[in-house]
Amino acid sequence: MPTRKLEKVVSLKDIRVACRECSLIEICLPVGIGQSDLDRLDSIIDRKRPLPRGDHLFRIGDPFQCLYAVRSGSLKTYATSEDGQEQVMGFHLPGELIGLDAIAEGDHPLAAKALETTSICEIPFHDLESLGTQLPSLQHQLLRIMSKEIRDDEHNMVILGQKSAEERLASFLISLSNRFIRRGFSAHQFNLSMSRSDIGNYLGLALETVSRLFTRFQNEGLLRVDRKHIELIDRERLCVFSGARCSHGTPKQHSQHSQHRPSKDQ
Amino acid sequence: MPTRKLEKVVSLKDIRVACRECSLIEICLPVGIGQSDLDRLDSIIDRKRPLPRGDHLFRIGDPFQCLYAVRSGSLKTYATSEDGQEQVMGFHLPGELIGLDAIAEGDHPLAAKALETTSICEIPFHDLESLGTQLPSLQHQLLRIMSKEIRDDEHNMVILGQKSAEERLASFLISLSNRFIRRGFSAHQFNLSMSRSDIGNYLGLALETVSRLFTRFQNEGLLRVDRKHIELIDRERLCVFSGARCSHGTPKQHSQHSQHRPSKDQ
DNA sequence: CGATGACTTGACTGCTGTCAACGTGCGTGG
DNA sequence: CCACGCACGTTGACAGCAGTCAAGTCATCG
Repeated sequence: MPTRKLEKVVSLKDIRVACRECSLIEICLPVGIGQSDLDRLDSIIDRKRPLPRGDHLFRIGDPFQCLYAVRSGSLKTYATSEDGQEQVMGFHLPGELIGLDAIAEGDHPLAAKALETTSICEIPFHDLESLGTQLPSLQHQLLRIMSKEIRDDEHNMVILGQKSAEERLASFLISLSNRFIRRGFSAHQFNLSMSRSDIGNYLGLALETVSRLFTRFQNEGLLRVDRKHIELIDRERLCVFSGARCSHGTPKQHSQHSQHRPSKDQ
Repeated sequence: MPTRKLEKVVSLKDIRVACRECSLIEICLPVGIGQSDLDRLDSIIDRKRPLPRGDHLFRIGDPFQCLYAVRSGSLKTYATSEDGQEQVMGFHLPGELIGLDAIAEGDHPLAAKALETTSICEIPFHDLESLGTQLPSLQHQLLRIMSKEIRDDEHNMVILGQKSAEERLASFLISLSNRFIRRGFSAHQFNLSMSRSDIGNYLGLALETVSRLFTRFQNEGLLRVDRKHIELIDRERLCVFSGARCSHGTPKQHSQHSQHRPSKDQ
């Protein structure tokens, strides 16, 4: 995957940005690590040439060697069922770590594919773990990131298990918006790098439903859609529609849809 | 579940089983840890008196101090939405660790409630982390467990996002069965410690649907149900119905239901 | 033995999936 | 430059799975 077609003259030197200079330093691993320790972390990280759209970072069953941090661009991770059906498990933006689910068994349970031209930091896990034994704060940070991943997954379970199609898409858009905010992008305007089909698959909806909902949201003045470009016009109301946590993770609002709300007991 | 009505005179002394003597040692943290190291781990673990059914181990928002290992009995973890709606996130059997999702933020995002009389090992996280810096294999084991948790959550996302009601319940039963096997219990016969409502909530189904499916499965000769007692008669066929991974986590079988299978692309 | 809660069963409804046709944008090749 | 193909997206018609509502049964317990 790393090597594919050199394209242009992207000299490796240009890509070699140290952790300390990376704008994602607040999001990625290094939080709370001192300067000299940061350099040690930096030294084990490998930065490959950008991955063109559609290329795999790794495939299902690939042996686990590294964790990957997204530096720019985006990827989707997905599993495939026996019959070749694809199940999108997540979309990954700059600053996010991929491959945490592979530590346990030694191979990747999911595949990761670039949704656009994407550059990656490769972190050899063995080295990271060794370094972790020497740097408790790094170790702690790693545990925190994994814990956060678990928490996020739990949040996704709620969305998939209990929410209506409308709430799912609204939640998805708000969540994306929040993630963009964190990266210094506009909260109200962004481009989707994934297809309607990917979104639907991820949210457990048919792609037609996603398309219809985009149209409905637009008609209701919640947002404007033009192909991949999304403009959130009434973010507040979209939060209401999402029936849940709005800004960065605080709960909000209730919901009263008919279906998909089985719980009511105990 | 192993114990159903333990009650009697469970003196605290009886419960004080060292890690090394615990029958769950293969499942819980200590895998791959040497004898003397095991004693050190043992020394930081606190074993409380059993939790009666319905009691909380912790509640949402409780400050995070400890991880908890189930020693006997079972619990459910759940979140509550603003309007008091409960969302069951998981059921936890002996040997499983609870609270991993609390490391990141310092408080518990979920509540944990005993489904029956349940005993617990309390592991102060701070101590565990310190010990981890001294015992790389312990540290590694902790990472593996968290990674597995992430992997399991991903599996749940597939079930919730893509599967029909029938497949969900079948998956749930097979998964339970597998977990019982791992603990040395019968794969074909067990007692559910949770209510139909809990199951439905967990699977994103109405409790009526769960009830109907139990009936249908029974009519089709897949299993026998009597209140909480389940006997899997045709485990193989139930696997087929689950449309996925059957034994311990290996993929299997296909599915061809009509609804709930939006993905089909790319 | 009645109260309570858990579970079952039936009737009905509707959200959302499936199927299908049609637009739209983009790249390729003539 | 245009025709063409192709992938992606939109929209409509229809149907079915599973939710809601409601009534009834069963078990446990005081």
